[in-house]
Amino acid sequence: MAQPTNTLRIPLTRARVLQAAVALADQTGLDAFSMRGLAQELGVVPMALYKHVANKEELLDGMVDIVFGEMESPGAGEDWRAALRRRAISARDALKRHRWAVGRMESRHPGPANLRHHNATMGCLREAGFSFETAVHAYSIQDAYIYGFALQDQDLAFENPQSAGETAQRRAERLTAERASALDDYPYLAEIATRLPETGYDNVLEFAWGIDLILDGLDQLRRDA
Amino acid sequence: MAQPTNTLRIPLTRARVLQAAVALADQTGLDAFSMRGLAQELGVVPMALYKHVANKEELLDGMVDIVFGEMESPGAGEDWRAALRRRAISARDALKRHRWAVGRMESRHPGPANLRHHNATMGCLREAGFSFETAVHAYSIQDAYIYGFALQDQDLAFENPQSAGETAQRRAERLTAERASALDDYPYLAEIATRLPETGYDNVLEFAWGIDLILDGLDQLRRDA
DNA sequence: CACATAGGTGTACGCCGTACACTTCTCAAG
DNA sequence: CTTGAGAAGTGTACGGCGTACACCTATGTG
Repeated sequence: MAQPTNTLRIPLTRARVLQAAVALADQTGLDAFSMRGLAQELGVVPMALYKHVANKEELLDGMVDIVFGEMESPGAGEDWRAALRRRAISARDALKRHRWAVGRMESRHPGPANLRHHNATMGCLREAGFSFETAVHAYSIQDAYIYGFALQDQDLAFENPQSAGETAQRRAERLTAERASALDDYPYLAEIATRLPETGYDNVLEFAWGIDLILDGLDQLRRDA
Repeated sequence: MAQPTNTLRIPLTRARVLQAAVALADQTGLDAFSMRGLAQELGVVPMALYKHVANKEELLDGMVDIVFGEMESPGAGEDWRAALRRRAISARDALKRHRWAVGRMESRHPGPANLRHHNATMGCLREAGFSFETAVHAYSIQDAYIYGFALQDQDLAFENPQSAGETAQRRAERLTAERASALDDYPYLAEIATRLPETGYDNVLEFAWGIDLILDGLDQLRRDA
């Protein structure tokens, strides 16, 4: 009895736990993600996980570092602007895949991938000729934009053009339902509701537009110095 | 018995619940914030809250709208750039006061203050002469920056210059403790750890630097059009 | 073959959000 | 002043959560 001998039990590993945790959180979202659910997914009793991670917080730290690992870091000798652009876009892609990670990226306990990535990015800026102070500023603005953008499309989450307009319209409708003529009170929101579907909206292009504006600004600064 | 007659029981109100909730969340952070804790703070049994809010999610939506209410909206006729700058800075201030709100600002259920604020901001851009498409982009980049920045100083949270360096140094030390010579592997992080305390670091200036770069970029675009 | 140790288990505790049935308070109509 | 309906507040209970702690079991070394 006990074990059917042919079920070869792959032993749990910290790596295996982290991988499964990322996959599960991707599916269920962070709110529904629980230690118990993860244990079940791994065919194991909840407490078994604690032999491989200290607690849920530390587990999440490890998961976040996996996300950092999926981002492209700037390589040495590459054109700084192209490198930073690629980094930004791959960072957004990773955050899009792992929506739960946004908001935990700046945790108090950075993992190795995190440190590697930060070091490479800062290095790219410094070697491009930015002064230390400016490089810090440049880093700050880029990451703020990346994380903030990810925060935005996490909740809005219209991937295709028309759903953006639908969202705007649904909001307008709810509003109108609550008290009459509300739409007239917010003419510029009304404009968004009506025109956004027409013009089309693409989050990928939106993100690129923003990062390019920022990189333009940084380039200007670098040339002036 | 029962009630000491002189304790005049101010009846619960949705507004009072929301206010107390914001104050409590400010103190304890979002993780420790619970319906039960809030009820206790109000001297009431947990279930009493549900006569005034549908559930915790809806409560949080209401709290977020209070935060939106604390942000300055651009007024009509004001210089667009000054107006947007003031808005951005007051938005960051509000998010600094209410760190739990970051990450919920783009909720699916915007409240009245939210709508008013968005409408006014979009209006400011349109009246400044930005095309509809550009105004949408301009809005997106500003909010992404604001929210992303708030996300960053939420966790890092060094308010005074030297604590920034301390944080960097502590990280470096933990790293070195784990495996020898790790600091040498990350020279650019090492530079941050050593030079940031010297140069001084101020999150308020940092934020202003970024928003100004973005507004410069937008101004350029507007002039070209 | 013995046995230390790492990996997995079972039970239990104190939190959480909230459904549901109840009492109590308030105030307008008779 | 009485009454009775609706609103406000209460009490109990349930299922789920993270995880402490004591226990069992499989594994690889001497």
